[in-house]
Amino acid sequence: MPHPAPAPKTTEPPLTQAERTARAEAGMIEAAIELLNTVGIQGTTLVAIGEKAGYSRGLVTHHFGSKAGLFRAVLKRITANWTADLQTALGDRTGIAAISAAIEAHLAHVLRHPEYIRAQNILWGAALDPSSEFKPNVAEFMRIQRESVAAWVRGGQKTGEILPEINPKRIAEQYYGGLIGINSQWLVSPDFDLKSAYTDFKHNMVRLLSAPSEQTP
Amino acid sequence: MPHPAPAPKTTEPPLTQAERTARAEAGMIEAAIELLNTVGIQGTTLVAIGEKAGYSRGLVTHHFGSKAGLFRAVLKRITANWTADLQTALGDRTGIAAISAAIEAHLAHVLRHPEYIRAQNILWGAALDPSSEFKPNVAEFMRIQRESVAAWVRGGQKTGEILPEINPKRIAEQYYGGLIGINSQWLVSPDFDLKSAYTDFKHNMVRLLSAPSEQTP
DNA sequence: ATACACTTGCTTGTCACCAACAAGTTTATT
DNA sequence: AATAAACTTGTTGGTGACAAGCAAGTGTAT
Repeated sequence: MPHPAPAPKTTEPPLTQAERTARAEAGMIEAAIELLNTVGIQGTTLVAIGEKAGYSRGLVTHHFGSKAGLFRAVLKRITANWTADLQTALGDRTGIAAISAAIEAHLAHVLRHPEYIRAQNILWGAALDPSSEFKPNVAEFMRIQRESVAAWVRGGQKTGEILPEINPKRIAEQYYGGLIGINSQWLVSPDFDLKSAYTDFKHNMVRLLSAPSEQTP
Repeated sequence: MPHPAPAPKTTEPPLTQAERTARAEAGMIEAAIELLNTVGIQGTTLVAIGEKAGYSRGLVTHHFGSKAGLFRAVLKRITANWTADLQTALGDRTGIAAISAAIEAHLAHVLRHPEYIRAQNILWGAALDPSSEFKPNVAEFMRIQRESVAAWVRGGQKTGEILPEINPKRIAEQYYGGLIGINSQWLVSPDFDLKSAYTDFKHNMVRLLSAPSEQTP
């Protein structure tokens, strides 16, 4: 460059180190999610991430240690996003009302951020791999989600709307499994009727919790 | 070779071409399943498959066109195995009895061939990838499975044990999603109580189908 | 029956691409 | 100005796909 651009006034003041880091990491996470949705886990290369985020291919390794480290961060971000949405939708409800609201909120979340859900499931699929480096993160996330559901069930049992012989842990497994299964089917079959499946799931869940148990222990 | 081995009597007679092909393909599929369970999709390289099956690294491409082609064949084999098991367990049952028996059979199948289920789910996870070459196969497999379930429901409606206002297609989605979700949780959490989850799922499914619907259309 | 032509199974050489590491350059902080 | 941090670039070992070649099986005409 012959003559250095004379203090470009349109540009912002220099960023602090922390701001640079935050911006870079957020940019790379965003780029990774976009790439996972368009070219898949194979196409999500370090070069591609760097290009899309506006950096070099080496920055992912520098900030996240490895590609798996970046994916861990992606899952963390997606989880945080969903947790916030859920909290907003839930208020202080518990029992059947909480479960019902949570299912509705999840459908809304999926329709609002399908790219998040797709990325999340692609990474969950990769986590099944025996050599996966973030399987523990996925297991832990699921455990926490189930714990929330179990707490709602216990809340409903406290008020009496849910029978005491129902096992909260078991319900949580069925609840969470149902959501995973519905989304899995939707993700591979473009014509899957997601809304109907969610609605049905909600009705069934409510019925199982509110109808008298037929078990005779 | 100086003098050609004089009709080695201990060795089997020379294989026909078709036998060689069948043996090689079966060997590579078996090797792939084993590798998927031990070193994951990353570690399942063409070199590793060749070594474990007793061939060279080039044979996979020759027989299956690509690595994805081999994985397609793996899914096909796993599916055939499960279909046979299901048929045996099912007999000519239909309606609620069929669904109940199918869930039990699936649990037995999972416990009997966990390596098949793990491989299947690993590949399903990979199929979520937008660039996946066997996503259509997975979608088709799921569609067929759902169709079976829907047929059982219609069978139950014919005999009157299942109410006519129940939508067989919706039930099939819930049924199949439930199984997928339970297995997904089990695969990432070693301490997941698979048997209890299946038992609960079966009870819930039976209850949803046999209890009078509360919907007022 | 047997020798020759043909087909098919299988291996090895090669290439482009990728993740990880290390060393170097640029930008903020003190 | 000196140091530390963000960021880039060179390099290396490993991977999937393709192509060319070798070896084993199969068909047929005499």
